[in-house]
Amino acid sequence: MKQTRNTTAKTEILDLISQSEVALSHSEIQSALDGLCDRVTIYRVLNRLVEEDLVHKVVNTDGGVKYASCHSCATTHNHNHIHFSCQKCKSVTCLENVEPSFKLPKKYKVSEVNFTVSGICPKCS
Amino acid sequence: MKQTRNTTAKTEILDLISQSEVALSHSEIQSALDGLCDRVTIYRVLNRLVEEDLVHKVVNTDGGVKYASCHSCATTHNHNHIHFSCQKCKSVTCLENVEPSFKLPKKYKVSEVNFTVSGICPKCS
DNA sequence: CTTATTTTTGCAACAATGTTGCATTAAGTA
DNA sequence: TACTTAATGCAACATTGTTGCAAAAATAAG
Repeated sequence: MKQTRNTTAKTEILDLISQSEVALSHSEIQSALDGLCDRVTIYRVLNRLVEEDLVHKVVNTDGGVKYASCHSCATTHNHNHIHFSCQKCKSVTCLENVEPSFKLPKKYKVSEVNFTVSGICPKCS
Repeated sequence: MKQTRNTTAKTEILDLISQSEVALSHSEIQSALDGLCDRVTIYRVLNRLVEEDLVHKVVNTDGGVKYASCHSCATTHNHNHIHFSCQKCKSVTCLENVEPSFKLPKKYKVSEVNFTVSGICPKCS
């Protein structure tokens, strides 16, 4: 099994995501890092962080991909909460306390879930 | 207000999507049309169809975008049902009868919803 | 501290997906 | 039939993500 190393890029990117209130996209991270590392490295670090369950990947209703770190990332690894995507300020937020409920026909085997709700967030309304 | 026209491309694309059991991606539609029209036209037609509420756009957990027409497209324009994305056969299906329930804090105004569940579909299990 | 090993990085190149401007074509209407 | 305007095709561009490979950096061992 491959082991992972703690590099500057990884630390910086994880810090950025952890300290952000909202989910961050690759390009947002890139401009925040301001040339610290290559574009490709950011992709690779993000993939590693997701694999190691340190952050989770959020796909919003537009198809845009963002990355977020939430409380459950540090504990239960349960990322099946709702994400809210604000149409005004474009922010994506984890609503950790909102657990959606649904019932699928028995024959479906669920392994992953992505629940995104779009609208206007409290700050913008 | 701009009005819309019924062109060959639009008719063909809508037919394709309507007659398909599963949601279709831009590239799937493109190869099905087999050169009937330009790549760009497909993008533009798909956007129009979504605006006119004739089909709906589904974003799966990978960030891939697909288009589907379901019963509710023809009636209530309620696209807030669950979509199931099979990790094996890569198909995306509307589960029209499954209505998820959730409660957001009052301050959030909801206008759109995208619920996608990944796993293994009945055919593949 | 130095060396050895293996992961990460940077760079370049590529692939997929989506957008825009503009001249031409075609749909709907009078 | 002719007119008006939406829709198309083409070319070019933008964004997002991936891959191969040599060079650099991080851990482990001596």
